[in-house]
Amino acid sequence: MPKSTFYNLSNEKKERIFDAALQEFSIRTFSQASVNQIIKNAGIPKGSFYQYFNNKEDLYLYVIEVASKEKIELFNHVKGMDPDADVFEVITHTTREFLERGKVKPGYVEAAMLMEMDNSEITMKIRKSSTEKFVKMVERDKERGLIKPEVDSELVINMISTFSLHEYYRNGADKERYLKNLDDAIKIIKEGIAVCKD
Amino acid sequence: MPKSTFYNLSNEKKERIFDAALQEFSIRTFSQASVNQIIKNAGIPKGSFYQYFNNKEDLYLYVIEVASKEKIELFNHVKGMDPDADVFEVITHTTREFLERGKVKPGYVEAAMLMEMDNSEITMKIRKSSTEKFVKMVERDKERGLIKPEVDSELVINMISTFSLHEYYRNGADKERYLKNLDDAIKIIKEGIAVCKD
DNA sequence: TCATCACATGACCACCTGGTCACAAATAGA
DNA sequence: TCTATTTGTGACCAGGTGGTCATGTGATGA
Repeated sequence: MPKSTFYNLSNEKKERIFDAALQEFSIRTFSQASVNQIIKNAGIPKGSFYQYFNNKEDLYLYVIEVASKEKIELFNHVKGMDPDADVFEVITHTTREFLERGKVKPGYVEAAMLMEMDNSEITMKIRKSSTEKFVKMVERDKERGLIKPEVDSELVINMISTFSLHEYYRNGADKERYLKNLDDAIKIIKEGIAVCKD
Repeated sequence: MPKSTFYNLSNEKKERIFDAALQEFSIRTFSQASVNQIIKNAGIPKGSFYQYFNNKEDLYLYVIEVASKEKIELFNHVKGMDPDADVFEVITHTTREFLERGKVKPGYVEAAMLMEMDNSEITMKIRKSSTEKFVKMVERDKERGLIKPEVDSELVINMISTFSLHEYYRNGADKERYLKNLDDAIKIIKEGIAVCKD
């Protein structure tokens, strides 16, 4: 965790540092990300950086923590959502909200996606906590008779999130195409592609 | 491409270098992989390395090329395969063959997976050529009346391959669990998870 | 006014990176 | 045997990395 000196900083400076870090972590993975680049973007001397953070990982974890808290917050406050909506509707709706947030905060979505790629213990934990809400919704939909009871709820969510991640990555700037493919994929998972035999 | 000096090398030495590279690229992405580490593992001096290859990328592309050729070869010669099998059966069968190959050649599967992560132009191209066979099989299954004609064939294959990749990564050494999850995912894609309304 | 203390700063460090190059050794041809 | 050409070799280079630290600065309180 950051040192007390960091928290004592003005909000403006804190934000400047955070944004610079977010930007760097949105284009490079942890090991590739450069502290020198971050301090240059933030406009602070190197010495100051190490007065605020113990090391690069310290900053990384901080960024992850803040960003994922925001993400979870976002997931919990999906506006204008029908309370009776099924998992699929909630996921597509949330994804759209998520992308909107990225328009305001540059690097926001990209960093979150890159972190998903990362398979370190911390990110695994965070990933788990952010997906469990959806897993529970699958369970609920099973009880409501919308989803076959024998399917593995976590597997379903994993399928959607891994696809979502990759698709976002591959389509880059073309958000519309990404959303369309995600919708299609979800539809497939929901209904399958096999011709009905009944 | 490697220089002529490399191809003039004895098979033993060529293989030693290739294996060392494969090992390195199986645990680190291109940018993280270290030439120094590779030459140390291969037991050749630095000067020699640059007499064989123009640079790190040159070696990387060579490894990709050889490995992907092997992979495609493997995909085209699935032994003991029912010619009437549908895409799903072929995919699961091929995946198993692929994992078997990894048991003989250490780092083989891992490197292939890491390259899938890589979104550079070359790997994109290779990925496309290795998936198109499966895409065509989906099309064939559509004609056979096994798959709904309106679904996007490429999307289906993408869904499976991205999930496969991630699942392999997350489950690490537990190949059995990986294969089970892959089977389950494919079943979901095939049949869907929604309760039938008809 | 002086001492204390938190913070600011950038030169500096050891280390590692991909890549070069002058030279040594070997090989081949005459 | 002499020459020409190819191949082997590791010291070396510039540049980047994460991280340190002595010193400077400015505020606070006595």
